[in-house]
Amino acid sequence: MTLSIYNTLNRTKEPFQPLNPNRVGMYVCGPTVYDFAHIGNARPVIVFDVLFRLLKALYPTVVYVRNITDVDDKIIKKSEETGEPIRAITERTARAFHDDMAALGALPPSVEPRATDHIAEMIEIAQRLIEKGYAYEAEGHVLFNVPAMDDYGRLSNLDRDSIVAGARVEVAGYKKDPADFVLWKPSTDDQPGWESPWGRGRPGWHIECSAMSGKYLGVTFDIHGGGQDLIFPHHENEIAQSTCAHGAPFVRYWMHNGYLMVEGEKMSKSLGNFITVRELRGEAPGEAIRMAMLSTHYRQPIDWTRKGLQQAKDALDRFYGALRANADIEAAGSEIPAAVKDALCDDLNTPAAIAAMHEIVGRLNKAESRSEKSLVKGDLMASAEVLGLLQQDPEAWFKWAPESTGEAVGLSDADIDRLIEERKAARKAKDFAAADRIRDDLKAQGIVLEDGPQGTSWKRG
RNA sequence: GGCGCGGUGGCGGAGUGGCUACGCAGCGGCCUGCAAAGCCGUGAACGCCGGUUCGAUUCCGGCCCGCGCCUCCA
Repeated sequence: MTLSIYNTLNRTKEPFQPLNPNRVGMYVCGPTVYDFAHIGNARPVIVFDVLFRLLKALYPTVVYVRNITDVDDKIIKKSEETGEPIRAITERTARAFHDDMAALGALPPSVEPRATDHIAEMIEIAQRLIEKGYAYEAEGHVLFNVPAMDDYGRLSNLDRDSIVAGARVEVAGYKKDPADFVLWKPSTDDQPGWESPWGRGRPGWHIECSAMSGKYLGVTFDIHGGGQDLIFPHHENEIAQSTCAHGAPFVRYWMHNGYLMVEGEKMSKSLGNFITVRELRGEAPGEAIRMAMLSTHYRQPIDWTRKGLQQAKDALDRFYGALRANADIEAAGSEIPAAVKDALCDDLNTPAAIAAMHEIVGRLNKAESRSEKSLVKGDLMASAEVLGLLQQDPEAWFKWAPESTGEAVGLSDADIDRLIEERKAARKAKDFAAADRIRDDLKAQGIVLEDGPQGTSWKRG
């Protein structure tokens, strides 16, 4: 089965045909590093990580570029508010981002360019746009002239008039057209800035993605992803900049993940329901967060709930339980099973792929011979890898404890093992009352015991 | 106002013009000292009203409800 992708540009599912099958290129808009990543930021990272893994399984080379935006007015504002130097903010936040995304099981992209390392490329694009008559200088700004481009608004399905009519911000007087947007803007002495043909200044937001995607993937490349909220204006403006500057098509397949709500409400700072990945990692393993995210198709809206996260964790308990029961079996083969591959090739249908994994887990639990177990375990591990799941040791999974439990409050692993030994002795002596008392005490502290053929194992509920 | 998305069983969530995933929860059974886990079995749904059709949850039209975007929020 060949990969098909829903292309926002044409609003249909299309067979994926890479420009060069030996080198597939994809670009995803990365974070602006001024604060911890929230759960909405995590969605595209996880979704496009699965796509990256799938593409790597299908094609010999995949170049995945995800930028870091380290020059932005929000960063400047943060620095003004806190007094922390800009460079310190961006470095610290980028590190936290990497740490969070790794915890969510996301592979690092092939290239992770920083905006501040590509100012020269941005200036060059702006200059080229001026030369070709698509942009103009005004009061130290360089602006893209929207009416100069024929089919501006195709991706977002907006025409210039409705953009202008819907504008919520007062239009600056130096703009030729109200829809024009900034490529370069002047900086004051206390703002970060770089020398340019238009004086000391800094880039607009959209230009960086055009510069960095062009540098690492070429003027025309295969896939560009991001959240639906970036369709307008960010991606629309990237298209305008890149196609007009290079006179060539830009992106062949545009992919956008759906929105995320929290407990039925839009996540916003004013509602106080802003959830950072950091916070959530204290409540559940990163892999459970990933599982919850992949349990809904990427284009559907997600309502993020505590209950949903718990359900994801329970599902992973079932998967890891099967692995723990077959810990001594070596997985055979590395081919992705057809059901999982077909699901993912159908526009990244991760819920269907997870359903197929449940079926495989059922077969693993039922398998009788070692050779059968080995084959089925191979199917499971290959499926898990492309989804970025089941990448840790089952014992480690079951021993995961929430931060709030803490060492002082909760039982240590050694304490638990000691109590299990005590209970074993009691059971041997047929003192079931004592044995059950130990089990009940542990259960009250969130530790569930399971007696199996190889002895007693435990997990944190 | 313009553009767009969603409404599936108790819950989460795929999908399909007829054979109605998958998981959790429930119920019955096997297993177990008893449990847990696992296995077997089982009930339960497609917002409303029309239309097309032999037949619609699936296609078309209208309506209701929820949500998003319309210059820098993934």
